[in-house]
Amino acid sequence: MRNRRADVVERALDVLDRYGLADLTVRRLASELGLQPSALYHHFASKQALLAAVAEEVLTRRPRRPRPDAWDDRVRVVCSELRDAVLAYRDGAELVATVHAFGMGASAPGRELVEVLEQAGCPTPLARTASRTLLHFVFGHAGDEQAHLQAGSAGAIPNDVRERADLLGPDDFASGLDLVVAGIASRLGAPVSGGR
Amino acid sequence: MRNRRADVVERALDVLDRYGLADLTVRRLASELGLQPSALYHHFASKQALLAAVAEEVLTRRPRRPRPDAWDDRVRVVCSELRDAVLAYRDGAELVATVHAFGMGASAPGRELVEVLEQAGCPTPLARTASRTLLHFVFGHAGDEQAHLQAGSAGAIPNDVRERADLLGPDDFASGLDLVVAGIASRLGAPVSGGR
DNA sequence: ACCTGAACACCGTTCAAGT
DNA sequence: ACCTGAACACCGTTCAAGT
Repeated sequence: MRNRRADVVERALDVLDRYGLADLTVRRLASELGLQPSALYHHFASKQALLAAVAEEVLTRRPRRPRPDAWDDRVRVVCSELRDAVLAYRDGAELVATVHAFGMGASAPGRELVEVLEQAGCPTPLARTASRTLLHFVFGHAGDEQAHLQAGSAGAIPNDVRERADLLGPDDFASGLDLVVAGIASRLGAPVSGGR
Repeated sequence: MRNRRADVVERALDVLDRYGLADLTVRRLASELGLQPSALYHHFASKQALLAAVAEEVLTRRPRRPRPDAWDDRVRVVCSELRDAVLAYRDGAELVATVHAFGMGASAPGRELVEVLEQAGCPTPLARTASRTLLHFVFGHAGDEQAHLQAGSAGAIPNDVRERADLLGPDDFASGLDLVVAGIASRLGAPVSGGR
């Protein structure tokens, strides 16, 4: 059976969603494709490169929403889209965060945030700092949500994970996001238009 | 050679700092201790449990600084201590963040932050949301710093990692932290005393 | 209490060779 | 261009047995 790069990435997304990042293995992916493990090295230089391509695909598939006029609402939409994108696949947050942290891709949302913030009047250094702070929040929050899901599906749930269960979710995400947005606004001397 | 639990954790910290989290392996740690891999399962139920103990030790060893009076300065001190703690060992941020996300420990800083924020007048749900947002920032920022260090010591540095090099470090940390603290303050209707 | 020895079911990666 | 087959140097974990 002959595969193209895109076919491999497609299958990798399937394996990711069904078995999780820890079990998205070169050997497992190969066997799902009916291939020898070594065959994957025709398409990707390394497992890291494979994961970078998968992370990029996770972001590419996110449904895009219209961009509001107010800078703070734009920030909220970009961050919510990113959250939706990484939550759409099991362990998506950890995958995308790792690829991003190692500078191997997944940089589109960060670039859009910097753009939005500069148009809002942020000097470039502040725009970059604020953009990264927003990304840390989105990846961290989505990662917590997915870690909790995983702990739930595997039997034993540690105490403080269960305690946090009701805190996670879209409302808490919006609430935390508002915190960071309000901080940017205060630094900017600009008013916050939307909120929730 | 006979070892106690604490000896194993001590050695694990040494291996972590010298080889990184990916190479902190049950087999490698055992061989550094002059043991068979299976011997470690006398001290720890699993590698996860070992890592949880190591993460806890990283936090325990952090030098404590005096707590200022103003709530926002207290938040800044707690977060800076946490940053110092995880930066003190190679891949410390990733290790502690992972253990924390899976609810296996490393929860002391989060608990202190909730306490500080409640004393500042935050209702409990806001205190929890703000605390987790602060932790996401600290872990994310410190993780970026260490990822960059690692990329630097390994040969090739991708473009956007190098671009971010000058942005990371204590000043950028303080700047991002101020963003989140200002956001909490605005939500709280409270004034920000310190800043940097 | 602490450890050995052996086994089990896995990893990522390389490389010559095939079609 | 895409893949096989075989090898290399590894993983975490279990378990009976030793001291």
